[in-house]
Amino acid sequence: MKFLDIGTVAEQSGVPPSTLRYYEEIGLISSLGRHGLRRQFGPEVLLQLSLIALGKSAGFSLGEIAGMFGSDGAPDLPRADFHARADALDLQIRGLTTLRNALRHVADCPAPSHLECPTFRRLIRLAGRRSRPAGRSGAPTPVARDQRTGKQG
Amino acid sequence: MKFLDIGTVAEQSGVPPSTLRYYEEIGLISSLGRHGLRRQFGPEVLLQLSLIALGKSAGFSLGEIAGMFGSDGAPDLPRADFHARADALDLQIRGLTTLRNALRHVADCPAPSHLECPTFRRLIRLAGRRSRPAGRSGAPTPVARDQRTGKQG
DNA sequence: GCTTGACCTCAAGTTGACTTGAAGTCGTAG
DNA sequence: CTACGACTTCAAGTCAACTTGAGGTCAAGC
Repeated sequence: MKFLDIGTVAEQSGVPPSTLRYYEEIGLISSLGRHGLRRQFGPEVLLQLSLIALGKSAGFSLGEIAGMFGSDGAPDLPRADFHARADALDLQIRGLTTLRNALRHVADCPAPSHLECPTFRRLIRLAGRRSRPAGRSGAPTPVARDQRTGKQG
Repeated sequence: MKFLDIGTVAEQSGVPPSTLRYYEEIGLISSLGRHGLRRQFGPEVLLQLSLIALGKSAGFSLGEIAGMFGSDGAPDLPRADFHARADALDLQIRGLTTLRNALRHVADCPAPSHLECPTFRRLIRLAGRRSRPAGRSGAPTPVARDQRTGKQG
């Protein structure tokens, strides 16, 4: 029996069962059956969950992720869209790299306010040009919160 | 008069006035005075807004951004924290790079479902290991939505 | 000097992504 | 064969980050 119980999936992926149910509800993943009441998933779900985590950290909404990597694994989108998203991602990566550099800079720079530091200003100003990927609502990487704090009703 | 009217800031930054008011309310930026009723901002606010956009695209919450680059520009955090965040950002950047590669791959790969493609699987599997930076609730980069769609009540 | 447009305040509404709670159902250990 | 724990459903709640709406104010243009 190569099916994974929802509890197993939760444990192995770090994604709580409530979230797995929610993902199934919105069509992001799908279960293959039940054992009693319990959902059983195929092993590929773990890969999908990695993908979802990655997509979320890139700022994609669950809807966008579903469009790109629907529960059946077949893309809904024209190929050109993938290239466009990859390009957007490239910009975002550049922005994050700048931010990382800026962060390292402020960690070491003695200026009292980094807004006054010319080096810092230059860093940010250069990055200002275009870097919004996609997505909507809250904080980008909601992921880790209870995953690691063990909170899970 | 080198002060910028809220409307000017909105126009130059792409951030709607309602959002600017909100940011001021939560202490992320601050206005220097009023002209009549209208908030006037110093020119540095544009830099701060770039920084905020960058931080959001990295998945930081507004609260975290405020902690790192408070409205006065002076950091609340110990320097070590900045290094830690920079390190987390490095991981996130690696994840996004993987995702970008995966996206480019699926754009060109003939396999009907990318979950079946060994190249794709390898890409994602390698990335699965650790890449959650910080933050909490919703979607990672809520940024771009109305910024560019011109929706602004 | 009145109109107008863009701002103002404040409260309430929205959206996405989940979580929580109540009440119920199974499969397994004892 | 009864308990128990981990799941089940469904509705409602939460949280961040904004947006919207109602009702008001001001400075500039005609």
